Amino acid sequence: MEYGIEDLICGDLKEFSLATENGSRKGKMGRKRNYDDDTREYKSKNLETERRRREKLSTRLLMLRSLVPIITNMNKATIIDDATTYIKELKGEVQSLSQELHQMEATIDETTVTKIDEVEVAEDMNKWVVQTELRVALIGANKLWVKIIIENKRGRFKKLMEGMNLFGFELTDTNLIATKGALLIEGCMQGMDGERLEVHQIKKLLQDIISDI
Amino acid sequence: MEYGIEDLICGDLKEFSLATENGSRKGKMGRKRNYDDDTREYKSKNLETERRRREKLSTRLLMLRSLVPIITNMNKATIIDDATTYIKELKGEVQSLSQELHQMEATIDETTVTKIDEVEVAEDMNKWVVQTELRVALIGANKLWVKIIIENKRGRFKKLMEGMNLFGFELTDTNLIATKGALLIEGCMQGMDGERLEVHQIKKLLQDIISDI
DNA sequence: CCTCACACGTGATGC
DNA sequence: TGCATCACGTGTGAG
Repeated sequence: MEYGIEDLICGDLKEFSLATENGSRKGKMGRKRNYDDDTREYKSKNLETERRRREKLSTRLLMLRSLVPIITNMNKATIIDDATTYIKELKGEVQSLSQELHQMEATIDETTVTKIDEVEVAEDMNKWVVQTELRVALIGANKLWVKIIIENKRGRFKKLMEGMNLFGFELTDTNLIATKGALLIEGCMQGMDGERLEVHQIKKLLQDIISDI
Repeated sequence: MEYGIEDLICGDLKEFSLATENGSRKGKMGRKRNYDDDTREYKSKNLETERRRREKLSTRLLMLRSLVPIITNMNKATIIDDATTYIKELKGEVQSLSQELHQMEATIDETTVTKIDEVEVAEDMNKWVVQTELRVALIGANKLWVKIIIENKRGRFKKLMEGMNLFGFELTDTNLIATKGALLIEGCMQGMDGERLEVHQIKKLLQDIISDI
């Protein structure tokens, strides 16, 4: 070994510290003179304080370490590094999650609003002028799909049914909504005796029935 | 001051370190002898390495600090402490958010599944034995709410309507769904000339009409 | 042998 | 004045 006197000094300091650690000399023997009376070694005033500080710090570091899931290294620096990356990760996760949640809430609110609008429209239907709508489409050899929206007046549905029956048609797979304001009929139409149906012909017929009532 | 010779030693060491810092003696003059040839001072082998390590560690600590929003103290220990509490906070937030999100997705999926079930039920309705259901409730002086579910057979709806009309009733605010398998009618029933209605009487009447067809 | 990371004790400093 | 915190240089052990 080629260390100088400083090495000895440091060695002495080291031995001193170990001695204080192992011997656990913690008696306060005249604070003014920070010497061990037996060995004449110097004792710093904030030695134990500093020890506690270091211990506390390493404890906190271990607590932080226990929270971080991914471990790259047991180094102090990498512990902090992993913690920072983990915090960033969590931040991003929180952001994306809240964004997703808000988006979902927004869509739900949107649909709710739409429904509410529809309800309000339905409730105020009698104040409206109902736009008459008549659609007929061929969906089979002798099968038609029809959709009828007309203003609902007293006995109008009955008359419509009677008119259709008069011409020998029957509605199947029907959806019907009748409110005070409007009447919606949607379903499939079939000739009762299997005769062929023509779209424009049926449409004209339905128009006649509607305008008649 | 009442320090002993050790104080002088440490003081020397301190002065040495400052000298090396300010003078920046970084020349490698025969690694075997770690002395500054001019002043005969000892230089530890891993001095700069340790310096870099400390610098890196404090830098990481500052980076970690910059990520944590709430600041209680600038201490090293409290920095780590705040970081741990922040990580816990973020974890809880992520958990609650994901839980909320999953709950919302679950409800949405539930309704979707319900709808799909309904659709499948409707599509397979013709394979089922439709449970006849007849409900009548008084909701006004001369106004009844009725719900009818019967097996849908050819011309049955027409006959039902005819039967009801025969007894002088009219359906308002009606919802009607007619498939190949079942027929559902729900709506309000009113006597055409404003006569009073009795629940059990109307129910019996409707039962007669249904059983007749 | 070397490199790296760590704990240690100490002086300095702000409150 | 104390008290708490920090940076520093160093010894040491593991890889």
